[in-house]
Amino acid sequence: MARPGSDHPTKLELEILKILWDESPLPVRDVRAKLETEADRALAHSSVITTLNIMYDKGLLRRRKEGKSFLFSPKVEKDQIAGGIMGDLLSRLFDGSPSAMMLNLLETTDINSSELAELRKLITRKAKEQSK
Amino acid sequence: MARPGSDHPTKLELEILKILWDESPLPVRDVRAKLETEADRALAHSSVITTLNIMYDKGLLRRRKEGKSFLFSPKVEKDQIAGGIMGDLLSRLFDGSPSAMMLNLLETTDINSSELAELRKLITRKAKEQSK
DNA sequence: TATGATCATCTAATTAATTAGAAGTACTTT
DNA sequence: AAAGTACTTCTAATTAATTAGATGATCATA
Repeated sequence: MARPGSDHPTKLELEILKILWDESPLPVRDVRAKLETEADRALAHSSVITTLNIMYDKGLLRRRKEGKSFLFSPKVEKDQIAGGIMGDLLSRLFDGSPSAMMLNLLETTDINSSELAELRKLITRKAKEQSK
Repeated sequence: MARPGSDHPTKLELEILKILWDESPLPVRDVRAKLETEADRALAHSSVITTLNIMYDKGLLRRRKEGKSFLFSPKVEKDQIAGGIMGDLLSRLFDGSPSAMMLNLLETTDINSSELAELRKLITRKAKEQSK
């Protein structure tokens, strides 16, 4: 036996998803260009195609032929992917305790007072939703 | 070029770190046993040693010879590792916005009202610390 | 029509991560 | 002393992830 495939998008896949969540559909060359400018990752054209097709096979992307080239779009929602990764981390790193996770976030990152206020609002709203 | 090594502990490494954060130092056979019972991962003895030594080489673990066997302990703090992973995710997935991350956490996970109260307390405390 | 530009597919190389067998050393027990 | 036990180190195999070259098809244009 050896390593099992990841349940979640890999680093490069996530980079590509971010690009496509931001704007899609896009042809390969545009994905390639954005990988270079936005993710500082200069790949060969064929490398990008290969990865995009792997992602298509995995069901992460949608593909549509437009003229002679393909256009790619995400097939998965950002929130869904993020939730999956967060949930995984939550269980694997924080024993499933959201507040432990949150505490780590507060301790580790620089966070200004307006962000804090924002967070408090989120929690208040959530608490109200629950009490219904 | 090919894939660069991960900046963070890998899945198996994290599993092992969790075991050692919980109790250490431990000899290889105990780590092996706990991997099986706690992480549902039945590995050969030599596989565990190999991984432990790789982690030692990476500076993740401490090693001490006790009689004829090695005892392993974490060399890194859980909060530090968790923070690194969280920070990475924060930038790669939520554009560096803690509240976006938090929102996802709230939306995605089941979280009861006492956890919510806990969270609010954390934020209030943090806000106070900052205003100093 | 020949040339070049643009895409895709096929194939394969590299590295990290994971897994484990084989062999060697040392200590214990019969 | 022989055999077994408990370790380690060495070596290597497998798979996912990443990267890219070579080849071939298609279409526009000189």
